[in-house]
Amino acid sequence: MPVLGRTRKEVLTEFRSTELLEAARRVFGEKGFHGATVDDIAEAAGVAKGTLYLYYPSKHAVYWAALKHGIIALLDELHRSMSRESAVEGKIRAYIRTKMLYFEEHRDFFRIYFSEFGHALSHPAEVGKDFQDLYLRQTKLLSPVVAEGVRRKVLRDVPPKATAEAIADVTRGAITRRLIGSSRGDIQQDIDFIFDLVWKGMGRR
Amino acid sequence: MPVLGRTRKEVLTEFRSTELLEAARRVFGEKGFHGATVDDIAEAAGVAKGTLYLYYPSKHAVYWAALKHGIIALLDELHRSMSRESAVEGKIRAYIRTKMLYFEEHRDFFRIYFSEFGHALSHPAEVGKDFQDLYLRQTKLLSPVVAEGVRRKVLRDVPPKATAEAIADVTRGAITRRLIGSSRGDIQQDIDFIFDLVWKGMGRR
Amino acid sequence: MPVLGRTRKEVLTEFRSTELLEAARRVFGEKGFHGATVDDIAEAAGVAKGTLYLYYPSKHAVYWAALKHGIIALLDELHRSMSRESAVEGKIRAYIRTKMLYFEEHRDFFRIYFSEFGHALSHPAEVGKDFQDLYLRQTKLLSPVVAEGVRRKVLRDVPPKATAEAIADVTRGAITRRLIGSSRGDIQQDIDFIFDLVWKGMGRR
Amino acid sequence: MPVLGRTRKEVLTEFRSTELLEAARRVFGEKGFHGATVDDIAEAAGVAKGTLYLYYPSKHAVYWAALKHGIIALLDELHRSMSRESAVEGKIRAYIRTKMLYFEEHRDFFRIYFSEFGHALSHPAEVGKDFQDLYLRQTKLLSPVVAEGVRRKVLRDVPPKATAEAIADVTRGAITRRLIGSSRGDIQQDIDFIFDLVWKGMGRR
DNA sequence: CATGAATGAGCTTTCATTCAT
DNA sequence: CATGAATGAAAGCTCATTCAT
Repeated sequence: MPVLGRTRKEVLTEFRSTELLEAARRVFGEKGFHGATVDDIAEAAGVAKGTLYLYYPSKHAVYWAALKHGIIALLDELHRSMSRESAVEGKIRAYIRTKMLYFEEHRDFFRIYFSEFGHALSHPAEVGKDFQDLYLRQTKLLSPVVAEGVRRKVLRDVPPKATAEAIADVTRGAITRRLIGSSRGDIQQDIDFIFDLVWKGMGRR
Repeated sequence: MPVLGRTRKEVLTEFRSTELLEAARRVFGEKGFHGATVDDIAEAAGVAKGTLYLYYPSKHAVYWAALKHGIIALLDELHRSMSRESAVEGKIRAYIRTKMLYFEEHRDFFRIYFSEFGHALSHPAEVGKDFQDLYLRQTKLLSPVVAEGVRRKVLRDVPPKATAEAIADVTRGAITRRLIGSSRGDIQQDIDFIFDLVWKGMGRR
Repeated sequence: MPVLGRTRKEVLTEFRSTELLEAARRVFGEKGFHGATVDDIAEAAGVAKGTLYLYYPSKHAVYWAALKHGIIALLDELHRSMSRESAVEGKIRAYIRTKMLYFEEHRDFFRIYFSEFGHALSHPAEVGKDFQDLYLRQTKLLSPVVAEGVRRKVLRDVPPKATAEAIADVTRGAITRRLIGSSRGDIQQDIDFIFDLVWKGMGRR
Repeated sequence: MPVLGRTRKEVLTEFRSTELLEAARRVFGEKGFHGATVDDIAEAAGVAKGTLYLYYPSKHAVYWAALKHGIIALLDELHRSMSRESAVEGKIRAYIRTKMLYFEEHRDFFRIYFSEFGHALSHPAEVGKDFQDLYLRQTKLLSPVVAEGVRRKVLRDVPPKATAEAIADVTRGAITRRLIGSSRGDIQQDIDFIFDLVWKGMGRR
């Protein structure tokens, strides 16, 4: 009997899926793709191994789903926090801040996210569209902001896409260093520094 | 009979070692650590599996050796090219250019190099000193240059270490994009853009 | 649905365990620990290799389980047959007879049992407690009988432990010779001879 | 140029052989047949692995040679010490004593010797004649003595062969216990006890 | 004779996936 | 839908043996 446009079954199914995905994220984040076994994930999710295969066709599929799930959540948060700002400067700051905070809270997910670049490097074909699309959507949140800044003469005439990518790179680098443990300072300082560097450059004047 | 201070045996041994390392770099770069089998590497090197174990005690050891070998070669090139420049600006440009060109030529190695960050994220303890030391040596090539720039008032008062790391991040990001195939422009343009962005910043004036 | 206090699953599990142990005894007995492969055992048990590892964590564990299982069965039989006798003489005869018959019926097990002494000689520490305990329990079945005989003046004043060990030694030797094939006479004769020798000695009067 | 009936080469060859055999005995005794590698033996003998194969066609052959060498040495000592005694009692005592002392001094060899029984049990065909012959020669040293004792009415009418074997069994058992470490008393006591038990029996009168 | 680098068959163990219950 | 016992391909590593030097 459909309730609110969804059958009871669909609700249950989605519940299970989410449960599994969260377990997967936790386990993959902790042990990496190869270090994690399907048993680990099933156990972490509190289901039997066979059950997992009712929802996903393979270990890889679970991995992808967890990755996608996390990226989409990140994109949502980015979108939300950037929308709250009206100025270019505010939006860029919001991007950097939100990304850093998101990964600071979901360290295990960052490991998956980051590893996937490695994977993508080795198997560009396989990963192909799916991951690249998701990855590009991040840049697409930022580059229009840069473009707008250029148009409004708030920024000098920088290429929007490359600039957006660079901002993403520095942010990701800072997060990596924090998670690896080689940097432990105040997070706000990191955010300020990144923004400051990209905004003003290192050169004098 | 020793010739030029080296016995025939030593020459052979070194030849094998190099052969193995090159094969390892090729195979690991293509398939990743877990995707590559010891057989793959041995075959790529043109030796039997057992032979590989005469030179390295484990698959991991081969991996590390290939990684180390590549990083050290990169460090050497960075050191050489930066030394040829006297000005701060020239040294920073040299860093970016050399790194991009090195990885452009050793794409398979970049994949290993990059993946290791993923590994380091999942197993910070294991990787520990060895990789971090090597990684830090890169930053240590750049941060003194930044510090010098600050001292000489060529640069504004930026924190040298964080700035050096940021430059490395943007450079690595650009390389990644090139290798993944999402960016294919002229390499010189990438170099110029990166330098320009960090040097002048994106903000007007 | 539990029947007679056992679920279907438990029955199956026990069946598998027994099946595996019997196969292991057969194969180890035939080929020795090193000569037997895990594949051999799995095949003999009619299961896949992986299945074996669901029940035992390693090849060694299977070996130990088979060894233990056999020794305990022997101890049980020894205990039972000796209990049926009341006189010291009867108990000692029962010990010799039961042991010889047991190994005559479980030749493959004797090979495992015997080999383990060899193992124990090379690796006293490893084998250590587990095997020694089990081995000692045999002596402990016999030495109190000897002690009782001494107390009751049925026997002369011999040291019980050493005497019990000696009886075990001669019995084991006779079994070995039968299994190696260098002795094939009537088993009852062997039993009688052994008992006669230790009981009366070889000396005249 | 033959010297004393032997060429220089033969002397050298024998020297090597002995050296190898002693190393083999040491290593096999310590690690067992499977635990010892050909490398271990070669290293212990101070030669290269290939050299070992110039003298023996296989690892097994080395093992057999070491075993044979040790048994023959033991047989020699048994023969010598028993010859020095004229009485039946003395000869039997000499047998027990010599065997125990020999193995006490060549513990590593005893491990090989003992293990071989295990091997013989598993592969009666393979071991076949060679080992059985050598083993039988021990019994053949003792059984004529028993037979003589019976003839001279020093002993009661016991079957010489079986009796000789039993004496060997008890002796071997005592040695095993000493080497395994479960018995550490005075060696002379062990010898006396064994002789006493077999000679007088355990029964009263 | 002596060497030891090279070989590759063979071993134990793991784990993603299936399927009868 | 859910389970988890069973599977067997695949992997890393060892080591007896060979053979060019």
